[in-house]
Amino acid sequence: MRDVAALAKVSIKTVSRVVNAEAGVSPSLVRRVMAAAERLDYRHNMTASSLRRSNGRSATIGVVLEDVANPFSSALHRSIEDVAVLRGVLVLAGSSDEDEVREQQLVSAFASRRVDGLIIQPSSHDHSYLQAERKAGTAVVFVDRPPSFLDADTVLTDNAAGVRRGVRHLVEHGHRRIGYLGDLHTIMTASERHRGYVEELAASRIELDESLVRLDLRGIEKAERATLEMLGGPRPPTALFAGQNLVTIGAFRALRKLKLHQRIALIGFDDILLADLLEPGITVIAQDPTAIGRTAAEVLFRRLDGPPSPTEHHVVRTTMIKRGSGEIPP
Amino acid sequence: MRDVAALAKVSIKTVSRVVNAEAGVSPSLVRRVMAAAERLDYRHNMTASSLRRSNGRSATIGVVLEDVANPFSSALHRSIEDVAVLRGVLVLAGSSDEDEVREQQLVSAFASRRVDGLIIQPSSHDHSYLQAERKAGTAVVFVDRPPSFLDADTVLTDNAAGVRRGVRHLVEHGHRRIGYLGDLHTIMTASERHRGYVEELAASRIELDESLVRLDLRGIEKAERATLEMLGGPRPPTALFAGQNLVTIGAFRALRKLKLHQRIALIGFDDILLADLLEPGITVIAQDPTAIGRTAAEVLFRRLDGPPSPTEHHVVRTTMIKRGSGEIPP
DNA sequence: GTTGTCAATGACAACGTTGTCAGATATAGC
DNA sequence: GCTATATCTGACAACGTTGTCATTGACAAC
Repeated sequence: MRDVAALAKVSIKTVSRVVNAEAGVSPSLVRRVMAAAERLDYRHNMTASSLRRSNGRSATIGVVLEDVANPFSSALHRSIEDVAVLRGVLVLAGSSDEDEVREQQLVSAFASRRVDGLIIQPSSHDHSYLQAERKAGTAVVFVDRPPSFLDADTVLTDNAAGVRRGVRHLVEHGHRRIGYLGDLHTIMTASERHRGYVEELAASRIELDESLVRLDLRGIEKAERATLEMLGGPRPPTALFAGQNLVTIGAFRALRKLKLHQRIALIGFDDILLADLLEPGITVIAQDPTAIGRTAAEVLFRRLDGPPSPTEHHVVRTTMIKRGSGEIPP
Repeated sequence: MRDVAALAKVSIKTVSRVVNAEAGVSPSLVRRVMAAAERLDYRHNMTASSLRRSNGRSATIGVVLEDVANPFSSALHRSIEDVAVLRGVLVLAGSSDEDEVREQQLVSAFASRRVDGLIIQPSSHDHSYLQAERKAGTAVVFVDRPPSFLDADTVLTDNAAGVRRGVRHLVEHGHRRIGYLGDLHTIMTASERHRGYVEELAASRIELDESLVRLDLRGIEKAERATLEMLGGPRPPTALFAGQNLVTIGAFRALRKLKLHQRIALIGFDDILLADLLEPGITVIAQDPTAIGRTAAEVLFRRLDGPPSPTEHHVVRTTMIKRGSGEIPP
C-alpha cells in the first residue's frame, strides 16, 4: 500500500479509501491509484485490514463436519458455501471424524484465525468449551445434531419422526417382524432414530423383539455382517429398517448375498446416490442436507448482523421416497 | 495479550514467548502466564501473529475445487486436509462450478487472506493471472487438470491411458462397435479421454464411426437422452464407454429403460459408489483421488519448505475394476 | 572489588491496514 | 475582498502480535 501510495503520489490513507471504494475521493486520484495498484500487482491484505477495522470481522467462517468427503457432510458444506459467497465470506472446513478432541482442535484453530462464526456438526458431548468463543463474539450454529451443555442455535432433522414414518410404512404393508439396524448409539441422531423405531412399534402394538435389533454398526462391513447374522437367526424379520446410509448399503449387500433382496423389505434412513437403479430400488427416508446447510448459514449470518436474540431451533423434515424395496409384502 | 501480561505482572513480550513456547522463560513465569491466559480465556490471534512474523505465513491454504460436494472433488479435499493437519495447516475450500470467473474470484479471495499455498482443480483456460501470486511467494499446485499459460506443479490422472485400457478391454471381449459418451469437450480431461478412445480404436484397426460418439454431455439427464438416441439409431453399438461418472449413470439408466443392461457392455471412467451392487455391476476405470490429493499437498508443502526448484509433474494411474458390465460379449 | 559471561526480561518499533481528526483547497454568498 | 461552507486529502495512532536490542541481575573468575 505504501508503494502504491508513493507511485500514485498520494498518502496511503487515500489508497485505503480507493481500495475500499469509499466515497469522497476525486475521480482523477481514483484513476491514478487504481493504475498504480494494477502496475504493482497490489493485493489488499484482509488480515491486516480486519485486524485494524473496528468490527474485527474476517469475512471467514469455520465449518466442522464429520468428514468433508462424506456425501451428507459435503452437501451441507456446499449449501453453506452458497449462502456465504453471496456475502463475500469464505469457508474454512475441517473433518472431525467423530472425534471429540479433533473437533475441539478444529474449533481452536478456527478461533485463533478469528473466524466470524462457526457451524458445527458435533461429535463431542460437552460443548461448554464454546462459551468462551461466544463471549468473544463468535456466532455458533449446530447442524444435524444438538449441542450438549450449551444453549445455541440448531438446525436438525426430525430423526425420530422420519423413522416412525418409515416403520409405519412397513407396518401398513403387513409387516410385524421388522428388524432395526443402527449406527453408533453414542451419536445423538442414531439414538433418536432408534427411539423412533421403538415408539412406532409401540404405537402399532407390536412387541419389541430385541433379537431383531442391532446397534453400533459403524460402516458397511459391520452392517453387512450383522444383517447376515440376524437373517440367519431362528425367527428372522420380514422387513428391515436401516438407520444410516452406510448401514443401508451393508444391509442391501447382505440381502443380495442371501438372494433375499426381492423378498425382504428394506427401508433406509438418508438417501443414497443410485438407490433408484438397484433392483429393487431402495425406499428411503431422505434428509435434506441442502436445506439444513442453507438454513444454518442463514441463521448464522442473521446472528452476525442483528442484535442478540433468543436461540433458534429449526427442524427440517424428511421425505419418504418409495422405490420398491419398502413395498415388498411379508 | 496485554491483559494477560498485566494480570501475570510481566511484559507482553514474555507472554508472547510463553504462548509460542519459546525457550528461555523461567518456569515460574511460564506458570504464572499460563494461569493468567487461562483465566482470561486468552486466544492467540494468528492473524496478528502472521502479520508481524518475518515469514508472514498464515498456516492456511486455499483449495479451489469444481464442487466441494462432488464425490471426486471432496475426496481430493479430504486427502489434502489429511496432509495439512499434520502441519497444523487449515484449508479454505471453494467451488468454482466450472466457471472461470468464479475460479479467479476464489483465488483472489484466498490471496487477500494471504494463504500460503493454493491447490487448484482448474476451470479456466488462462492461468497467467496467477503469476502475480507466485511472485508474492504463494505456492500453486494444479490437480486433475493442467494449467494453461503457466508453468506450475501438476498432479494428473493419465486419462487417455485409462480410456485406452478400457476400450481395449471391450475390444478383447469381441466388440467392434463401441460407442463413446463424453463430458464437455472444453474440459481438458474430457478431451483427453476422448483422445484415448480415438487412439485405441485406431490401434485396434477399428474405423471410427462418428454416429457412435456423443460429446458435451453434462449431467445425468443429457447423458441418458444421448444414450437412448444412440441406441435407437440404425446401427447401434454393442458396447459403450462413458467418459465421466454422471455420464456413466445416465448411460446405465438408459440401458435399464431399454432393458438392454444385460446385453450391451458398459465401462465407465471414474468409480461410482454402489456400482458393485447394480445388476450387472459396472466395470469402471477408477481414478485415485486420494492419491492425487495427497501427492498435491505433499508437493505444495515441499515447495513451501524448500528452495525453488523446477516444476514437478506427477501422473497417478488408473485401475480397471471388473464387475460384469464390461465383460458382456457382443 | 572488579570484570566478564550468561540467562532472563522488557522497551520499542514494526507488520499492513483503517479510524480520527485536522488541514488544505475550492466554491459560494455577501 | 472576506467569511462560511463543503469537499478532499493527509498525518498520526492504533489493531495484536513478534523481532531486535538493551537492561538487569546472578554468578564465576580473577
